[in-house]
Amino acid sequence: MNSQTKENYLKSIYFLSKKNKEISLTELSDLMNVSKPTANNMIKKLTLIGWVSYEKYKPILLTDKGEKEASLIVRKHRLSEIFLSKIMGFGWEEVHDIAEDMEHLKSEKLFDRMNELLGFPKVDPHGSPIPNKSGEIYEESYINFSKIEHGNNVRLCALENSSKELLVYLNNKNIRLGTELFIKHIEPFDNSVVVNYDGYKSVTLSYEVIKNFLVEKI
Amino acid sequence: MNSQTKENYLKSIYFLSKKNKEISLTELSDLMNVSKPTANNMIKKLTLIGWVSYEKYKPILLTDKGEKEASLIVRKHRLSEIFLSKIMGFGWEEVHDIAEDMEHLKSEKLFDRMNELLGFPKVDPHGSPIPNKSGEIYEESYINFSKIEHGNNVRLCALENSSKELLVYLNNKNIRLGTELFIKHIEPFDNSVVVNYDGYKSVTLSYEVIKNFLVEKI
DNA sequence: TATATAAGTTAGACTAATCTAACAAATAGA
DNA sequence: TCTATTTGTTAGATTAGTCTAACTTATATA
Ligand SMILES: [Mn+2]
Ligand SMILES: [Mn+2]
Ligand SMILES: [Mn+2]
Ligand SMILES: [Mn+2]
Repeated sequence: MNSQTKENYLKSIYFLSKKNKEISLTELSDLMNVSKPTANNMIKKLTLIGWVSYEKYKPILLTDKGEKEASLIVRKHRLSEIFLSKIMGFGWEEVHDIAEDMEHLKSEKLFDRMNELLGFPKVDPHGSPIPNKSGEIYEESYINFSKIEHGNNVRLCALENSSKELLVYLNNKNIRLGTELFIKHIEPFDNSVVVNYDGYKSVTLSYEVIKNFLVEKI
Repeated sequence: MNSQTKENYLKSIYFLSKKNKEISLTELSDLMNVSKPTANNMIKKLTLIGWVSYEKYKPILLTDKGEKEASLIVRKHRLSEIFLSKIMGFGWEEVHDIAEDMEHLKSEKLFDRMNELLGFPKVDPHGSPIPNKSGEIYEESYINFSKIEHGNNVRLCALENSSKELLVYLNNKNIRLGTELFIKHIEPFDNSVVVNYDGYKSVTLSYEVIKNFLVEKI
């Protein structure tokens, strides 16, 4: 069996390679909070497993096998999150840390059962898609909120890079997935937006916040 | 943080010391399936943590601190089992292996939430008591079925040493916790018993089976 | 193009968890 | 009480995962 440590490296490589096919050792060591020799050493091991391909001084590449394996870990992570949220009543800001641990649980049946109990959910509590058992993932093509012009009505569907701080902020503002926002005004100076939603009128949201909103027009 | 490995040693020591205050290295290495030097080496580390006290060639003793820590792991194990059974629909024969993994999850909140959702259960799916958050455990004083005389009516309340094989056997016989058994006859030759229960008449159960039954008279 | 800086590698060390081989202490039984 | 057997210890090795220090290769820029 592969260790939690290796699974965590694989997941980091997976997310890095979503942004950029080619990954540097430095990026990896930074993300994993380890020294470069440690990352280097680990990459050699992951190459032996067949999860990445690597040659000295060249960039790290995730193999198909590695990608599939990583998706299955992400599947377990996101199923855990939605389970914690829907069945166990945790807030969307609480689930990530717990899921970080649960994703390494080795019982297939446990996650199948979660999936069933949840009615085969498509997304986690932050709107990210849950890969299927084959490791395939279907991304909805949402629009980044910062690309939308004023006068439009949109529905918040997902967040990218959903940090606990952002989630707590949104809780305080009573904004959640599904919330419909009307864009009254966009301030050109700092790209902040003024929106109406639910009972709230003329709420200002900074660019720092809304750049993380993935929405659909309604 | 203490590793899963150390937690598993601690749990083994805890169960061994339930039977016998003093534990030998050989017992421990046997139960853990490791060599004696490995167990010896680990015991030195657990002594440093303060979970056991040990002097060369003397028996291993669990400290109060070790006992408490162990109880809290058992608490997480048993809460997981009853959660898997009651909330997730797993059979009592399926839950142990999954819980063996879940007991090492580090989120306190997760287990508190399980506890709440389950309505503060007293026992796991095999009738074993769940220690409280302080590590205290209240054992019911059930009677071993083999001590009961014929002509009596009893209720199955718990199992000791509930192996998967036994649980599957009981599933096939439709015997579960709460099942009321009437003892028609005890065969002196092999200590097997003939019982009536639910729709079943004159079912023979071997001593191998019934020696694991903890019951109360009704 | 030369060289300063960034990126990556090697070497050597450490802790955790494990093993086998060899030895020592304790104990049981003759 | 003596000795054979069981129990426990030491020594030395291995693999996983990590580090720092020193070095090499690649790259960027003057
Ligand atoms: Mn997450
Ligand atoms: Mn993880
Ligand atoms: Mn169990
Ligand atoms: Mn365990």
